[in-house]
Amino acid sequence: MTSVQDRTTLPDRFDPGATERALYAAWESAGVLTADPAESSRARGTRSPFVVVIPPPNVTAVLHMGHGLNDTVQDVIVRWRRMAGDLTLWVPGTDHAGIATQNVVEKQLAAEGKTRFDLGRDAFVDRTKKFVEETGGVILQQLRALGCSCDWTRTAYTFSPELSRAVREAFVTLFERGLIYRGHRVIHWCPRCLTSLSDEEAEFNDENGNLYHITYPLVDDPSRSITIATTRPETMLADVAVAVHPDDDRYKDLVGKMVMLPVANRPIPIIADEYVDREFGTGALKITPAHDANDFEVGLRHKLDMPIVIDAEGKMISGDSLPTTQYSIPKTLLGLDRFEARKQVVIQLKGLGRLEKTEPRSHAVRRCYRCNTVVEPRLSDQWFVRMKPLAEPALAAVRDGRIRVLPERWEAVYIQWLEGIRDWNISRQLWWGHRVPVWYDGAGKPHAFREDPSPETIKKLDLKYQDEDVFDTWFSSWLWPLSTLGWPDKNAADLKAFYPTDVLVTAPEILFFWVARMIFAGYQFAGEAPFHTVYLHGTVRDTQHRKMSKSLGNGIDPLDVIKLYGADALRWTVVSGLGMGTDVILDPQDLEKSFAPGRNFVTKLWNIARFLLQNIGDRTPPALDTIDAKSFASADAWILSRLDAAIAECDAALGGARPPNGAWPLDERFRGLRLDEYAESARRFAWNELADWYVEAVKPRLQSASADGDVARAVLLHVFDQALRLLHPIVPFITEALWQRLPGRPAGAFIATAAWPRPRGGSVERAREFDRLREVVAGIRQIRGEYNVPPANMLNATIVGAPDLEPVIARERAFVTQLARTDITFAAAAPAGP
RNA sequence: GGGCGAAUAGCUCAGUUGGUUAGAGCACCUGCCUUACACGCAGGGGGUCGGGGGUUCGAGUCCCUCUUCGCCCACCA
Repeated sequence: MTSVQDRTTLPDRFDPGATERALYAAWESAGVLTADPAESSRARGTRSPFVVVIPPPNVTAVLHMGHGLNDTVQDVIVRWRRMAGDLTLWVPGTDHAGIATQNVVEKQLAAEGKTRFDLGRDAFVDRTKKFVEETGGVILQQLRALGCSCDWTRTAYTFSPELSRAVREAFVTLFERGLIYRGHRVIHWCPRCLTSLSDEEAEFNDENGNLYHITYPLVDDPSRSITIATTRPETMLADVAVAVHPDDDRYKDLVGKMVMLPVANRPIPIIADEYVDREFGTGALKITPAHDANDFEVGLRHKLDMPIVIDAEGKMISGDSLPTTQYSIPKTLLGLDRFEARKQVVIQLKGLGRLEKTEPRSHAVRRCYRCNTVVEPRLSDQWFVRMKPLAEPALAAVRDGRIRVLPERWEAVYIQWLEGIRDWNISRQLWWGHRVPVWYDGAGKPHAFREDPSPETIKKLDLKYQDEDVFDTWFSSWLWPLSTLGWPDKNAADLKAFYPTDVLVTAPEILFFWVARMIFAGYQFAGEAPFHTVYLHGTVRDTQHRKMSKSLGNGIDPLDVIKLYGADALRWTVVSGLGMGTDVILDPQDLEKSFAPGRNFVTKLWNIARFLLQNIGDRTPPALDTIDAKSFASADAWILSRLDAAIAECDAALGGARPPNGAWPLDERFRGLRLDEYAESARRFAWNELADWYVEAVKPRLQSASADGDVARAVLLHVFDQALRLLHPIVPFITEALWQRLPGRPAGAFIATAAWPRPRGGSVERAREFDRLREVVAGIRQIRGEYNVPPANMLNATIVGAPDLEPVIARERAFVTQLARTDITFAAAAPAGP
């Protein structure tokens, strides 16, 4: 009787659920996933470091297919480099995700009928911290199920004491360098999150609205009026002027005159400003400095009042914080939501006969990227980073190839954005996040501190209070490659050994949010780019090409897939379908369709191994290198040459791991990391060449205990071992499970750290011979297929006119018989026949 | 409004610098439970390479134009 443990037998099927977890634990406990900084060639060691930092998922996130894609890609690259001999490190971690996490906790509070203000700042932060400690980081556990070979000893968190120190250091350094300033201006404000947002966080959407044409009568002569056009009539209550273009002949005589603002009933001047577009609407523009970023600029130029009529929650207000009481708004509008106020203002304008026309119009509306609320332009004081000086080296680095962005077209997008970059609003009116380390003195002057000021300092500088705001989440994640490696401690072992990192893998959506800013930070704080390659992959979509999302209910849970098909199947599907920059299309309604190919391939590998173990079992054949090439059969030479070709193809598809001499030469710049091509080359070798031809061809020889049988066993073992290695980065579990059962493996060895295959060279002549045999076999099979000739070994095929094949087939008749399922004889060649 | 990209087999995509009968996976059709594998094996059908025009001995590949999608950016209210 045989048991499962028997070396010569395997169960019928690979059971991922029963093996994946144990394999992962074995890697982890054997230290396969960790990297010792002392071994780095940048420290005392000799090994080239290869480092990837994970795009930190939100600490409250659970794994979705987007992560499945992103992290599989990283793991493939990391495992490839680990096998290639690099000192490989993949740093995992999570992001405290200020606004997103705060929203989650606020929702919980809302369910209890409370707001964060009921708790107060400290209690709210405590509660959030507790929530994160209790439920956060689930995703890190899930990444293990995916097979991600992260170094968990280095798990980082953007809100940890260490990383918080980095955030503070970065802010104070920029403050000292004059790259940070406090600005009073109109910013994007989310009335639901009650915080400001950066330009990137306020996303554009084209939406249908109305363009209202409103007539403002002249104070001098109410029979005359000027017509303005606006999509937001409710803001007219804060109008302080009407602007026309200085060269607009239609309005030249009106400049300087006063018009009476309807509804509000107060006079405002007509001014001239170059900003106005004569072609748009009526060529006359209402100016509302506190509620429109452009009007704010006009207001500054003309020294206009900047009354506010919409409060933080988007409700109409009056009086307070306004320069004079003249800006009070009608009682009927007080306290109304801005959209309701719009309706009411329109009704009132109609009643006054001041609404000339309403024109349906699609226009860009900005919405909060976290809660989708329409963003309100709001006049306020915020902290800004001057971006132009930071962007310059980042722009140069991409232009001269020190950093490449894949796929190529994103490089142009990157350059375009950097060329027109605007200052970054980094302060948020939230509670969950790094508090701005600024204290204001009695004169209102800000002082920035690396450490909280001592009582003596407070006294000396007459500090009154700390800034209430926290930083934009991205103000901590932009430091990620630095902070996770120990910066600002310039002597940190990891920083010396592993910075700069190598490849950054992420989605194009956060190219500006995160990737570009990390490059800024790299140059600003370390004088060096944080990585040399940015790999931007596509998006996971359903069959209708819609993004997978919770709200659409078209998502696929990666854990379901892992349970049903195994992690390898998931990884295979994702990688093999991943053209450079193309989206991955999956069918949430039909997991079988999407993931069966991966599972089937895994099963194929399993079955090759079953065959191999049955035929080799415990008898370890001689090492391939000890075999004289002369004793190879043509099939041996052929599969060895195909292996060399497959290795070369995989290497070519993967490309160079790092830029030679610090910058990517043009001919290499956009090559490499073609993971789908790599996957296909490795698959073709294992399945279409090794399994379909070699395994079949070698069957008769394995029956014998002769020397030739040993040659066959040695070659079979070698090429399967190499195939497993080529495939390991993509399907780590099955390859590790099988590789460990191969005869002759030393105890404690892992394919995860086994050497990446290299071409060995060999006789091409003998390989060609086998190609001739394959042609013959293919010919016979074709005829059999077309004429439906039943399979039978007694069938006799006669080959005419190929005398050069005769000796080959005579020698390797067993192959041909096996492969073609027929016997072969030769007829005399017809003389000079076509 | 500015910039970029894509349209190739029913579906998802490859097709490097223009060069012999345009490829892969899935799907489909026909045989086959051949002692590793039916999650498999063998064979097969299927494309006017979005439309039109041009350059060339030769174009899926270069140029122009039209159509349709997609992406990024943007202060026309």
